[in-house]
Amino acid sequence: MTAHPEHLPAVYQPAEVEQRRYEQWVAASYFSPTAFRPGGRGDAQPYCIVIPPPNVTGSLHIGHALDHTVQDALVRRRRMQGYDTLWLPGMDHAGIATQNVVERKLAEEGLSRHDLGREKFVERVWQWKGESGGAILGQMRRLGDSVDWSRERFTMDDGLSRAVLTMFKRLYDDGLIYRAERIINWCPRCLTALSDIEVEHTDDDGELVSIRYGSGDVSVVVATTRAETMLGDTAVAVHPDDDRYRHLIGREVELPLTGRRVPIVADEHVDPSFGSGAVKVTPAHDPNDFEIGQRHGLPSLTIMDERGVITAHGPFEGLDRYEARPAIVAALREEGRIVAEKRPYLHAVGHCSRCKTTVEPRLSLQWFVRVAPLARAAGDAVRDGRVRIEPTELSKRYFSWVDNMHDWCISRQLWWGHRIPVWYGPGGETVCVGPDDSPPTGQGWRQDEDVLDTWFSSALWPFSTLGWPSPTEDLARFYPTSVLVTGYDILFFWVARMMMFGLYAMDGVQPFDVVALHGMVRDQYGKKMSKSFGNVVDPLDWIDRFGADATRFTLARGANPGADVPVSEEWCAGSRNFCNKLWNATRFALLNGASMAGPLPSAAELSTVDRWILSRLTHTIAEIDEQFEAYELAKVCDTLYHFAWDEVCDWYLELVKPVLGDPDSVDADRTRRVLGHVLDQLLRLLHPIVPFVTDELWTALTGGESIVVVAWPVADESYVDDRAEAELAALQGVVTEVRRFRSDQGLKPGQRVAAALDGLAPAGLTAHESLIRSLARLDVPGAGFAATATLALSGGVGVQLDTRGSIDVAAERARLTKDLATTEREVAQCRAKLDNPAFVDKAPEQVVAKIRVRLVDAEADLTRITAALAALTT
RNA sequence: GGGCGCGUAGCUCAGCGGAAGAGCACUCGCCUUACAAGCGAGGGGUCGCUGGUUCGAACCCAGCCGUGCCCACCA
Repeated sequence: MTAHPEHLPAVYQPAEVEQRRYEQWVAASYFSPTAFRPGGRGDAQPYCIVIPPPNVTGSLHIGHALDHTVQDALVRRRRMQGYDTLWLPGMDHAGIATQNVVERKLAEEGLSRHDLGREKFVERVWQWKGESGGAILGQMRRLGDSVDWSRERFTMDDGLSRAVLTMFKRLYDDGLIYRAERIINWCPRCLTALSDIEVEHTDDDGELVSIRYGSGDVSVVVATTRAETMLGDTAVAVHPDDDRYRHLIGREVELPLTGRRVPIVADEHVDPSFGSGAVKVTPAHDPNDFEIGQRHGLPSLTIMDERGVITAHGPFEGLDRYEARPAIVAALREEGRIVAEKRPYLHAVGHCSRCKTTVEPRLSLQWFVRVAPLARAAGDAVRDGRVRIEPTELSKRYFSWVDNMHDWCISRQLWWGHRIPVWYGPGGETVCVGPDDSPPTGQGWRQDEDVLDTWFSSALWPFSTLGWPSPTEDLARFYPTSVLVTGYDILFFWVARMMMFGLYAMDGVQPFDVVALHGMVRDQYGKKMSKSFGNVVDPLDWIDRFGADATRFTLARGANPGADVPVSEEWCAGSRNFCNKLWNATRFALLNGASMAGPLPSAAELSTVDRWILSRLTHTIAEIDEQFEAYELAKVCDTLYHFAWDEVCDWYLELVKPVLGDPDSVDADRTRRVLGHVLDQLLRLLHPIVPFVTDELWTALTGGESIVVVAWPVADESYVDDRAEAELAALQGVVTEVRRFRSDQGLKPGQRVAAALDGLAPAGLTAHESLIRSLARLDVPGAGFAATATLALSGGVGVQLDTRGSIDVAAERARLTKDLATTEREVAQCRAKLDNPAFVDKAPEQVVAKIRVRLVDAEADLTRITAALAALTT
């Protein structure tokens, strides 16, 4: 009857298990599209998950580990349920991040991109991308991702380029892409335009200086935090209804330093209550001023180049913007123009999200996507329920963004990216080149120098990876994809854009049905992980020390929808301990002949203990399914943790020991079958979260090929057994009470104590006397039995113990006194409720009944404890 | 300046209208024949504050206080 314990070493070694399992999976072509796919495509339901591209740092970030843990868990479960599953993996970072990283590497060699030239630079990025990409994919595999890596692709391969060209052309032809001179966010360090969301605002210390413009009757005071821009002023604006300035509207005022005369205009935008009520207008360097300039036909004077160096004539030419500011303030002061200075002055300043350089609003010619119709569709898809955002609270954030979006600046002055497919002819012609067109040739034609924003191509992800624009089988089968799992931090960057482009390109069909958002990984104190704070976790380090399973369990255990995920090394060690517990439980089962042979006996044939655990298992399966469907990974982990540890290990295995150890037991074989079944099902339920160890244990237990391919457990209602659950609850109560007594009395756990039990029948425990004796280590009273202590337990069970000597009366009195206090409080609470006519009248019947029962029980306990205390003192 | 969220045991968090919970940490006792990466027992909380609704509030409402995040072109 002994199974095959040789398959399980005595000590759980995560690294060995994971290595062995991984090799097994690879050997079985686990990562190929068709491997382990049950059913085949014909009848299976498709399930497709979109996974975010990993970033380009070349190392596995803990955030990716979280993403992949959650995604992989969802896919593994679906696969076990018989779905035809597909991941959409890949790497798509054609943006500033990649360019920055490579530029930094070049700088280490003393080179700049300009030394290489565009062609060579792009080549260089490709080479580096291949290296870091390969590295990161290798690292991800260690997490046990069930990604179909055979479909690996990198950006800017032919397929994606084709998709980008197609999309651009379509939008262009629909009039949704246009080129215009606008104020955009400009990073003077990256030397490129940025979209609104690539700008981070922080409250920074600055200065607010008030400057007097003009003199005599035409004189106004304006305030500014960017004094240097006054060189580019082309007007002063006041509110049309402002009586202080009404007489000046239409007149001209002299600009200090330059001596230029600029008009005073009236504009509704000006807030008369702020400062002096007059505003300097610099159309080329401020978005508001640009608007005002448009409304009043003002010229735009650019006074700064792309690096933030002043280009205006005069003594300030060639100064950096930060040098120019104090220089200009000083010059104004000398002329007596400064009427007030406020320093420090806290105000919001925009920074480049990549390099933190202060962003400079800059007038320039850029490409834009007209987002209004796209954004409306993206909002409606969520509003009308076609796309569900989990958790729903986050959809408010989504709406507020999608409903108030500015046109999207998509051109970047970088070299790494998809180049804008527009050609300019010698006669001023503009041609947008589609994927099947050849670019115009001939003298004077040139392509636009700019490349597209990373998120332009990323927004195509859910369908470009399926082959779009070609009408592929994958596209037909897997679009719309089932779920997108990602952090809420890229709700705007990525999710909303996939929505806009997906709906547009796929004729109104949403890119995914569900967006499951999780939070950021935090440390154990809820702090953000940052390099400077030194609390960054390297997932590979945890994988080495605790195992990929433990790392995954730790991450999944914190993954509540939309909430941040705190992790710490201790918790990861705890997860490893949990895996170890599973290991040992399975070893126990194997050593005790747990069996998978034949059908599971029906409930009627089983002992109460077996029926109890099967009933608990059934409830657990149902609960887990519910939690998975709600993307509540943290609860899945919690439920399984407690079922496995508390119910299976701490109680079921202990309850089953006497049966399995008894050669005469009639139940033993059926129990072995149940034991095998419970572990089998438990391992299946855990497999999505901790794939390696469950596969190792499951194959050892069952001799099967791999747990990866077996069916997901289904709750069998016929095993629900309330009576067995009630009996076991009573049993647990008695055992725990006796243990408490023993502990309080200082009885060694190993010391067996003779005891007589009575009053078992009413609690339904008659049949379980031997189990109670076994768990509480109570011997059957023999000759010379003399009870030295009497325990009267709730439910009317009595235990007389022969402790072979006097008991510790003080300890016992303390214990009973405490119980008495608890019970008295209980009685008082119940009475108070029942004595309140309003409660009895208005509360639901069952609630009142419940309180009545509680009162009866509590009163019985009260009598019992009082008697015991009295007996103790005599 | 708007919007969202959170304040429950030392720490991180569940619970969201009918007896205050988990993990870790802590105390005590144990190498009890799967597991010391373990077993058994225990201590610890007027559920941020103040009012209100209700027979009943950690849970619903209002106002405060504290805290975090997102959005924002107030010079």
